[in-house]
Amino acid sequence: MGKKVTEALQKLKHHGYKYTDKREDMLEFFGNYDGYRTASDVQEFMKERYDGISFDTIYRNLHLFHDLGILEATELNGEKHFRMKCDTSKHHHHLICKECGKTREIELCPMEYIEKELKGFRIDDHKFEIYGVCYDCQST
Amino acid sequence: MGKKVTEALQKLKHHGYKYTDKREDMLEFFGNYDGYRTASDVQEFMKERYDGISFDTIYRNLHLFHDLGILEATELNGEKHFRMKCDTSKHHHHLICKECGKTREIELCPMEYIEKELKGFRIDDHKFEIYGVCYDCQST
DNA sequence: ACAATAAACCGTAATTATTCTTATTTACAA
DNA sequence: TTGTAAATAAGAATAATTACGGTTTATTGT
Repeated sequence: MGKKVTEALQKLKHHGYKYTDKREDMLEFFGNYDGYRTASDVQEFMKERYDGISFDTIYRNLHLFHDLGILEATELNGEKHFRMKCDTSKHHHHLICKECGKTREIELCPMEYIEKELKGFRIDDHKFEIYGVCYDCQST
Repeated sequence: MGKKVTEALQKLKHHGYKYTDKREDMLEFFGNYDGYRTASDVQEFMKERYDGISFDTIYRNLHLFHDLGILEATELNGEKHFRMKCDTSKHHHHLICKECGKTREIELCPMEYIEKELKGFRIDDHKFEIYGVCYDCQST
């Protein structure tokens, strides 16, 4: 079991949530992929090993993991996408491949350069994402 | 009738699309608001003057306007948002108020500063948006 | 180990935003 | 003014997501 998965399970326990096989498998699914996946990607993966798994289980756990800061989320093509949260110590943004959902980190954060333009506006959130096709997906 | 609306109607005609009252009113709706609106905002506005207007009409025209470059679009809270296209001569991004959808332009485009990080990645699109609450909406 | 209990889960129905379909109406050109 | 393609209405269909009532399961205290 990967380090991130172990940490995530500890975080669950620490917040009083229960350990279940389904949660472990969902976390493994994300832990083994450096990119964004949709709810239906998760569902496809999960229904191979749990016949008849409910939508509710997928979505409930995705939200739970997101609320606990285990996953990060973005919205793309009208669908929510999730991935394991990157190293939280440095704020960053992503290049996102539209084929495979894999990401590459961008160090630069444009927010640092535009404070002066934001007068009077209360900032709650910001998004800087670049969409395209990664090297691997270009050759297929 | 605003200048942008007139231009948009000319663009429609130029591409062989027909002039209709509904299209004019939809364009007026966007022309009078410097911010993003959803399909249901449009629908609410339109059904006051056209009882029984169809969803299809709203969505079909939104897509048409977008395809012709009359409107620009973004996605927010699982819902598509549209606004009159800003002056196309200078590339820019937006501060978006989550209460009223109004926007303020940001001149800086972070893409200029990160070419070196993009090696091997084919860029199709990018998004730089800041979400929050504008000055007017903070005081209500 | 065993029972109590709160959380997790299933099956399915409901919602929400959006798209599609078919028949009818309308704008506009000949 | 009439023919025709485009636009529309009405409502069904779809896709992603959320909600709900009943059942099962993980965990905690005995």
